[in-house]
Amino acid sequence: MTNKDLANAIFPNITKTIEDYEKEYPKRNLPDGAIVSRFAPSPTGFMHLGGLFQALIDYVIAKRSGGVFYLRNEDTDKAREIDGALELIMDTLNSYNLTPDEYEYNGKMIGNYGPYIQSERKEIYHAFIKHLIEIGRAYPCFCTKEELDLMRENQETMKIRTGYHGRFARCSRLSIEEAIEKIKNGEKYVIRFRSNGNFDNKFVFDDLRQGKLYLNENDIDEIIMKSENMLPTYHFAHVVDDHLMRTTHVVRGEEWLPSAPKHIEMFEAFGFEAPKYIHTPLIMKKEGDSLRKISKRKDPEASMSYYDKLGYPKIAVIESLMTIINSNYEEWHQENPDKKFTDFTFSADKMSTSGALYDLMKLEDISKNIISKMTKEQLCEESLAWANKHSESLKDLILKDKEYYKSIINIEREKENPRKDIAKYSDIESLIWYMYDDIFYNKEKDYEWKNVTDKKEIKNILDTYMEKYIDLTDKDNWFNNIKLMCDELGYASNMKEYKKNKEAFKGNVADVSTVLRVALTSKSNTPDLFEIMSLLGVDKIKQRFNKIEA
RNA sequence: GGCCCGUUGGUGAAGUGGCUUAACACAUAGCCCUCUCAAGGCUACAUUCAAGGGUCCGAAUCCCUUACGGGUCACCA
Repeated sequence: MTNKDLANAIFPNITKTIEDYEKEYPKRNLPDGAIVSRFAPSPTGFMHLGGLFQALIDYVIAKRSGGVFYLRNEDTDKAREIDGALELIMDTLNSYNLTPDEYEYNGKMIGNYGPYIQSERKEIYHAFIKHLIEIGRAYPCFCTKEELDLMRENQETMKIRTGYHGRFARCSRLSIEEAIEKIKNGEKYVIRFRSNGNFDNKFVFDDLRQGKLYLNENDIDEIIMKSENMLPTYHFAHVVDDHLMRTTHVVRGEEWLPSAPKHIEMFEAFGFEAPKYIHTPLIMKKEGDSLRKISKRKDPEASMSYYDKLGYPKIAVIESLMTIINSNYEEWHQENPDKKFTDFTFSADKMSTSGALYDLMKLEDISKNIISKMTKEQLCEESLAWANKHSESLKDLILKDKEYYKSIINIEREKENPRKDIAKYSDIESLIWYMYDDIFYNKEKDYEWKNVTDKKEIKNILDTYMEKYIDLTDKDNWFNNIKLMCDELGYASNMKEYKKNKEAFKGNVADVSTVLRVALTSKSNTPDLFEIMSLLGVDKIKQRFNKIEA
């Protein structure tokens, strides 16, 4: 009996060889230096910030080099799979403009290197496993969960490195006859890789981000195929898929670094060249004094839906991530304001070495800048698109009178130094509600009076203003009139004079303007008062002023 | 516990033996501008690069030790 008999006993129906697959998925015909990268999430129902972070790197390096970026659905863990997860991933990538060149979705396959869904690649994996068995580099293992647990406990008490290696790899010593016999008897088994490595030997692993690393060789006989559904484990699928899909660069989280020696050994067992690796830092979260990996369960901001709900422009999220990826991105972007983030030359070795804290304040800042540079048309469309999904009330507001909405958001916009008070679309409503009479009169609100609080004086200012000084012809006239009123009522119309001699006045032009502002909007902080007044018009202004009771 | 990685201000970080009396950006504080706010302008914010030792004319940068933080050790990815 030979290994071939064993292989045939396990995979009697697999006839294709790995050479067949080599021919079926030939080397990609791409220019020199073109990078083939992939985003390979498992469909667990979340789109994690860390996932987008990696997808972004994948996208940037592939696009920049004229290569290919593809999406592979790693659905080998059927227990954790969630319906609609792939849809969420596709939607997220699309909405962030990171659409893959190749993918499989909704029964549609784009690209020549598929299937791009691992559960549909079972036969391929089986052919590769069969080959490994034939050459003696894989074997069935019949150890039960209980036996394995016991083994680990023993190893721990003996203070020996845990795992299925060396003399602990019992099933590796089973004869072919015994193994075939057990299989015929219907015993459950997994397939393990037969490692030839020596843990005491170091080898050089060249990570594009961390540089040369001296890692111990792998000596663990890793499980490469699970018993239940004969699907491969990550470690094996990674090797087969990234080879067959001709991936040149694997971008993955740092948590994979410890298992890299396994992958390297498997690539060698097949005689394949391993791809280049970029192990990215994890995105961290501060909790009290300690740091931890950002977690989708504990941290709402770990999930991309958080940014959706709040309504940050997608490009703001992208840019905030770019600044973490390469901190010189910001500088570059300032110098090249018209270039796209895909034009940026990413360098893996410049990526931060430790886990980065994702800074929401930074996102706010980036986002404010981006929104401030939008035209009113753009902001209107973007905010409406957001409101359609996330805010009934804002949607109603916009649709009621689009032109009016545009003129509100256009206050101090489309100019050299535009107003920067909107960080996200969900901010908008709370910034503009007072521009709508129906909301203004129905809302519970506090008038935020400042220096002038005496109701009689307030009334006096408002009445005088309405009687003699209301003038919306242009900004200069408008303000001159307010100054004239100040003079009449004993307020300083000139701030410098006021500061010189405060006692001589009841207050100053700022106090008077504030009275007008608060009476009109109930808020003490608003954008340009003249523009607000102009939009509302004399009638509405008077109406609101008259509502103020002495 | 074994193995691996890391440690520069509140945050992201630049920095790879002399140009560093440690860039830039965010945050924070103050001032200026100003009808309020947002913005903008200016200023402040690490005498020091986790600690200690060493190499060197010279160290954040190289070496060693210690401390601390993170990752990983599943029929999860």
